[in-house]
Amino acid sequence: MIASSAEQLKQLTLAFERFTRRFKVTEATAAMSNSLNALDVQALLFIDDHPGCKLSDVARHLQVAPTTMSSSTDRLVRRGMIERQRPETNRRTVALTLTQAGKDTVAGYMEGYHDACSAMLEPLDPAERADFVRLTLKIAQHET
Amino acid sequence: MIASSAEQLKQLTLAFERFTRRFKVTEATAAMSNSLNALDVQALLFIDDHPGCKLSDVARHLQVAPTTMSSSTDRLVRRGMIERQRPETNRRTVALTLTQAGKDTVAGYMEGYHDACSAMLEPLDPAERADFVRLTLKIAQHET
DNA sequence: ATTGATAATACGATATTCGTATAATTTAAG
DNA sequence: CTTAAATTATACGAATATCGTATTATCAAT
Repeated sequence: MIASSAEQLKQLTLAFERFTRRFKVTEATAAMSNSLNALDVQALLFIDDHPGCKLSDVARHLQVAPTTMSSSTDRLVRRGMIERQRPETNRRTVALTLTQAGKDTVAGYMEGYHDACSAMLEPLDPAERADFVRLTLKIAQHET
Repeated sequence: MIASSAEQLKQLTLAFERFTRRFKVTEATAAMSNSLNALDVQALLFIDDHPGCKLSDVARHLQVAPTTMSSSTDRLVRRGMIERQRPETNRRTVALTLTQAGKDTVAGYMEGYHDACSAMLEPLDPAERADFVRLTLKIAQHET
C-alpha cells in the first residue's frame, strides 16, 4: 500500500517528534551527570561545531539573551570546559573554544547520541540500514 | 562505495545531532510565542501522547523531580492548557488531560515539526521519500 | 576628535528547579 | 478492623537561571 504524500508527511512528523523527545531525554540524563544545564550543553555542542565563534553567535543560534549566554559562558569557563579569548582583530568580541575537558565532555554526549542511533538502526536489516543512512545523509548535507 | 557499519553509524549520529538541535530551536521559538518554557512544552507533548496519564508518569519520562512537575502542572493549568483530575480508582494520583486550548497549542507545535519535516524531504525524489518514511516508521514503531 | 554603533558584562528583578517536610490516600500486616 | 508502611502529590524555602537595563570597552565613520 502506498500512502499519500500528505499522510506520509504526517506520519514522519509524529516519528520525528518522538525521536527528538527521546534524544532530549538522553541528553538531559547525560547533562545531569556533568551537572550542566540544558543551555550549557547546547552551547558546548555549538562551540564544538564552530570553534572560535563569538559569544553573540552562540546567543543568536540558541535564541537566548546575550546576558544569558554570558552567564552560561561564565559557568562553562569555571568548570574548565571552554576558554574565552579576545581576538586582536576585534577586541570587543570574545572567541570561544573548547578545552580538552570540553572536548571530552562533548565526546561523552556524542556517545549517548551514538547509542541512541545504534538502537534506532536495530529493527532494520542491513540493506535497509544502508538506505536509511544514505537518505539521512542526503538530507543532512542539504541543510548546510 | 559502501561505507562500513561503524562509519555509517558515526555519520548517522552527526546527522541526528544536527536534526535534534534544529528541532529544538524550532521548538524554543514556538514556545516563546506562547511564553511556555521548555519543560512545559515537553509535558504538553507527552500528555497529548498519553491522555489521562499520572503526574508522576510525566515526571519520570522527562527526568525531573515530582515537585518540578507539580509546578509545571500549576503553570499549564493556570494557562488553561491542561486539566487535573482525581480518578475515583486512585485518589492519590492526578490524571492530566489537554484542554481544547492545549490541543490547539500542541497542533501549533506539530505544525512547526511538520514544516521542518517537509523541508527535510525536499532534497529527496519521490521514491526516496517513500523509502525514508517507510524506514522511519519502522524504527518509530519499534520504539513503542 | 567626536559621535554613533557594536559586543560583552554587572547587577537586580523575576521565575524555575529541587530537596525536605507534610497531607491524603491506598495497601499490607497483625 | 486497626495500624503501620508505602505511594502520590503538594507547600515551602533555598539555590540557581534567565532576562532587561545600565555600563564599559572597542571599533567605525564623519
